[in-house]
Amino acid sequence: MPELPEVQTITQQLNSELSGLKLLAVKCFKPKICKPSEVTIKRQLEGARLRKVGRVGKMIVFDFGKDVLVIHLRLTGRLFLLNHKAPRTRWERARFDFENDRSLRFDNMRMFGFAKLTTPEGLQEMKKKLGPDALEISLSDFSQRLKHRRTSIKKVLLDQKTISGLGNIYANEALFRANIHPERLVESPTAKDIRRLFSAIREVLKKGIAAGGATLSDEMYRDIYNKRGHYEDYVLVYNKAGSACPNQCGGKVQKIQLGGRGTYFCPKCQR
DNA sequence: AGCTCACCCTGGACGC
DNA sequence: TGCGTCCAGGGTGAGC
Repeated sequence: MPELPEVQTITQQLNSELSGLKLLAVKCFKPKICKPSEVTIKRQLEGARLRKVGRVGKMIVFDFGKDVLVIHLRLTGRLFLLNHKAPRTRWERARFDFENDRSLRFDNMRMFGFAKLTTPEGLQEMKKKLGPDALEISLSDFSQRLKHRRTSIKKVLLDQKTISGLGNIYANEALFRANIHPERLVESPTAKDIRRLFSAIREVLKKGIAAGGATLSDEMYRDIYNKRGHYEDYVLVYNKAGSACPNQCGGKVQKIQLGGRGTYFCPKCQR
């Protein structure tokens, strides 16, 4: 599932391939995922020039000046850069044809993701609902935001209103590296724990970006050139229930459900 | 404030 | 081979 590093990778690629180009045609095959509607998106964006592509949390933001297109990939969304004549991708739900024979395809198997037309003001409203970016937040702001919460540390990390960009894989990995049990209440970690967690989050996200994201199965994340990421080679606990703890403590990676999310940790190392 | 649950949706895995 | 059931999960919203 695309999280900050995957979205960051895609965003950079899109920006270098498409910024400055005119959007010629939009086609939406599944009305539901195009908001507010295909007609509105066509009316506003066809003929408009893309200024740049950026990232806000896990959202990809296409800046067209007075109009803004926001794409959220959610679980199974992918963006592929092809040419105009290329056939539809397996789960293609929408396409955006640009100048220079560039065709952006929105592939979205489970259709949780969406493409939403908004304005710069609308984007500001969406930003307000998100906490600071996980890579930009300062240590003091991070600890401050944990203080007044009264739930488990992992739920807080996944809550985009607290900090934005972290998803299930990187949250599990960061907690493991910081030796913090995912069910621990946020008020319990010491300042030292928080500092360790803060560093672990930065470490896994930066490593994730350097590795071009994580592709844990064939159907999952790809970049816009359909290339896999490599961060899965560095994953220590996510999706590894039953295997030996990578710290060689003698314990085994355990899986529990926390807030409906698969949660992986070593009960011996993480307290 | 925070918990649980249903919902959105599809396809892969598994049981019979 | 084929059908039914279960499961995965980011985010939102309802109800407690």
